[in-house]
Amino acid sequence: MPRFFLTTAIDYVNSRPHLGTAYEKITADVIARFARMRGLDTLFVMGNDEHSQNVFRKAREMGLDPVAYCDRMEDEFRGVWRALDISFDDFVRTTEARHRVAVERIVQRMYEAGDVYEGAYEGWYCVSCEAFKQEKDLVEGLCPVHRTRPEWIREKNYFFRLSKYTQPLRDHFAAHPEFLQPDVRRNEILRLLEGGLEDISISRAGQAWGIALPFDPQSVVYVWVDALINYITAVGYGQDEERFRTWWPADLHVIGKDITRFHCVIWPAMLMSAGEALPRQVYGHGWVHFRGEKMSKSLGTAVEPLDAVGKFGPDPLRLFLVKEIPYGGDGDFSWERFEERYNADLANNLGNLVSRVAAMVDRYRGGRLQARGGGALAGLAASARAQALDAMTRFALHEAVAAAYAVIGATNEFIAQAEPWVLAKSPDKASHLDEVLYEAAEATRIASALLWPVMPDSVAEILRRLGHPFDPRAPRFDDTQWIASGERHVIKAEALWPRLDTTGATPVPVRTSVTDPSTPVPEFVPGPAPTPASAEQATPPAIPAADAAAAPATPAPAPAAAEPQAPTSVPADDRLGIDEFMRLDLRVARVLEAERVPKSKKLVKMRIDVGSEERTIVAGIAEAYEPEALVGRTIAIVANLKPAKLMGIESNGMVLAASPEGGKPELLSFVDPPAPGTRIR
RNA sequence: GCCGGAGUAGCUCAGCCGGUUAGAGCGAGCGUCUCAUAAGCGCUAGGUCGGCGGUUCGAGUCCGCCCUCCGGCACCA
Repeated sequence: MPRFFLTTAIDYVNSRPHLGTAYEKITADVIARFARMRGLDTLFVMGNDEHSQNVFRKAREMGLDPVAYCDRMEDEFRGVWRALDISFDDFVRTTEARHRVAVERIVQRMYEAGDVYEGAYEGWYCVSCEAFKQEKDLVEGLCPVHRTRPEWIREKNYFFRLSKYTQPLRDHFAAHPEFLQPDVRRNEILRLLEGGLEDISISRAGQAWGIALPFDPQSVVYVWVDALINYITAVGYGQDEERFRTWWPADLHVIGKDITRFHCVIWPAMLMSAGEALPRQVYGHGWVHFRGEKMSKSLGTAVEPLDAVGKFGPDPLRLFLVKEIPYGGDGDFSWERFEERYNADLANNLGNLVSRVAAMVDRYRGGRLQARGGGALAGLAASARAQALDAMTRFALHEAVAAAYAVIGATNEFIAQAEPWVLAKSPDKASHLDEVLYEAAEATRIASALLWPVMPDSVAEILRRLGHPFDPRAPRFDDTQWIASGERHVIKAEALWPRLDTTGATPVPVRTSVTDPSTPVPEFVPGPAPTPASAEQATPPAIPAADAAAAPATPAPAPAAAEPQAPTSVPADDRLGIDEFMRLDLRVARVLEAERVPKSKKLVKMRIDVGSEERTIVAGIAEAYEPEALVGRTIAIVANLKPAKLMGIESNGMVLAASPEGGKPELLSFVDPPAPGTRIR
C-alpha cells in the first residue's frame, strides 16, 4: 500500500497551545485524514520540543525535575490535541531515549562526513532567546527582545559546514520546485541560497540539559538542531533500520512560515551530510491573526482554541480555519466572523440541509429510501469529488471544502425546484418523489463525506443519519461516489448546529480568551517549532560564525517578540541594583541638525548638543519623524554607549523613545525642556 | 533601499495561456415557497478591475512608470 508520512513542527513546551498552534495541527490533520481516506498507509507525527534552557529553568522555578515538568506539559498538549480531534499516530518528545539515539546517530554521521569541526565562540548569549547575540544586536547592553542582560560566554563550539551545501541545496531546489511551497516562501529561500551560506554552530558547551555530542560528551547539541531531528526519530532512525527505510523520506513537513529556513536549508543539509534522502515536501503555512492583529498573549488576544471547542466541539472551528483561510496565506479570526460562518455554513446550509432531507424522508417515506441513479446532482457531485481530490493534492484545503459546499448549495436549490412537498400531495407523483428524495439525500451524503477530513465527528453523525455511515477508522474516498443500489434508512434527529443569535441581544456563548493572569507568561518561546501566531517579527538571533547569509538560516526564535512579556513582571533576579543603573549616563540633548540617512528606511542622522559637546547620533526613527521636525527638539539620550557604525555612520549614543511592539517609536520629550547636558536619572 | 507578493462589488476572495454584457460566497434590501434550524429559493450591488501611459482589432488579463499594503533581507546602538 502506498505510504504517506507527514509531520508538523514540534512544539516548545513552555508556550501553551493557542489558536495559531492549533491551526497548524488542524490543517495537517485534514491532510492526514484525507490521505487515509484515499487508502494511503499514513503516518502522522507531532511532538514536543523540550531541550530548551528555558524549559530547564522553568522546571527549576517550579521545583520540578525537568522531565517531570515536560511530562506535565505533554499532558496539557495532548489534551488540547484530543479536544481538537487531531489524529496523530505518534508523538515525539525530544527527551525520549529513542530521540537521543537518533540525534547521536545523525550527528555522528555528519561528523564522520567531515562536516563538523571544532571552533571557539566568544560573545553574548541570551538565555531567553537561546541564541548568540552580536554586540550590534544588543540594546543598552541588553537583549533587545527580552530586555535581559545576555551572558558573556566563551566556549568551545562545533560548527556544521553548512556552506558546503550551498550548491547542493541550490541544485535540489532547481530539480524539485515542489520541495518548498507555497512559492512565496520558496522565493525567499532561493534568494537566501543565492547569497551563499555560512557555517553554523550546532553545539553548546557546559550544559547538562540536552543531548551530548557522541564525539564530545562535554558539549550538547544545539536545541534547534536537536529539534529538527525528531522527524527521523519518529521512524526509527538509528534504532529500527527497517522501519526507517519503510517510512523515510517524509512526504510532507507542515510548518509555520517563519521556520522554513530551518526546514529547507539546515535540515536538508544535515540529511545530505548524513547521506539520507530529503523530505519530499515542506509546506509553510501562514499565520492566523486575531481581528487583523497578530496574536499576542500579553494583549489577551491569544485565542484559546479550547474556548471555541468547549462550546461547539472541534468541528466548527476546524471548518472555519480550513474553509476561510486560503492555505498558505495568512488568515484572520474574529468571533464575529466565526459566528457568521457558523450560521451560514453549518446552521443554514449543511445542518439545515440534513434536517430537511431527513424530515422529508421520514415524513413522506417513513425513513426508507431505495437507492437509484441520480440526475444532474449526481454529475455535480462527481465533479466536486474530482475537484476536491485535485485541490487536496495541491494542499488547497479551502478549495476542497468549497467543492463540497458547491454540492450543498446545489442540493438546496434542487429541493426548492423539485418541491417534494408538492409531489407528496399527489399519489401519482410517488415515483418522482422517490427519485427526488434519494437524489437530495445522496448528494448530501457525498458532500458530507467529502468534508470528513475537516469535520470527522460531525460527518460521521450525518452519515449515520443518512443511512450510509462509514467506519470512522477506515473512511474511504470511494464512498464519495454515487451509490445507486441498496436501501437507506434515514433518521430524523435534532439540529446538529442550532443557529446562533447574533443580534447582540443574547451574549454569544463563545468568548475571547484572555490570558489567565495566574498563568505566568512564558519567558520565551524558541523551539524549532515556534507556533505561527507567536512568531511575530522577532529578530533572528545570530548563530556564531553565521551572519549575512547564515543568520537568516538561524533558528530564529521568532516567538520571542510574540510573547512580549508583561514588562512589569521582571524576574526578581534580573533586577538591577541602583549602582548598575547609575552606570547609564542618560542626558538631555538638543537636536541641531537632522537628516535622513540615504538609502535607509528608518535611520536619521542627527547632530546634537549634549551641553559639553556636540556629537553625531544615528537613530531608527525615520518612519515616525521627519528630520526637519526634529531640529530644535529636546530629546533624551544614552550618552555613554560605545560608538557603533550604522550604514557607515558612527553613532555616539542612542536616543530614547517608547517603542511599541510593531508600532512607531515615540521620542521622549519634555514639557519644560531642560538645558542640554542635564543628567537624567 | 533591494527582492518577492498583493491591490477586482460593504466584507472575504475567483478570474488559466488577452476576446461577447467582470464573477462567487457572506452581509444588506426586496420578493417567495413551507420540507427544514425565522432556515431555503429568486431578484437586487450599476464595482474608474490602485493610478498613468503603451502594445493590440480587442487588456483586471501583456509591457513600462508611479502609488499603497504585506512579507523577507539590509541599518532600528
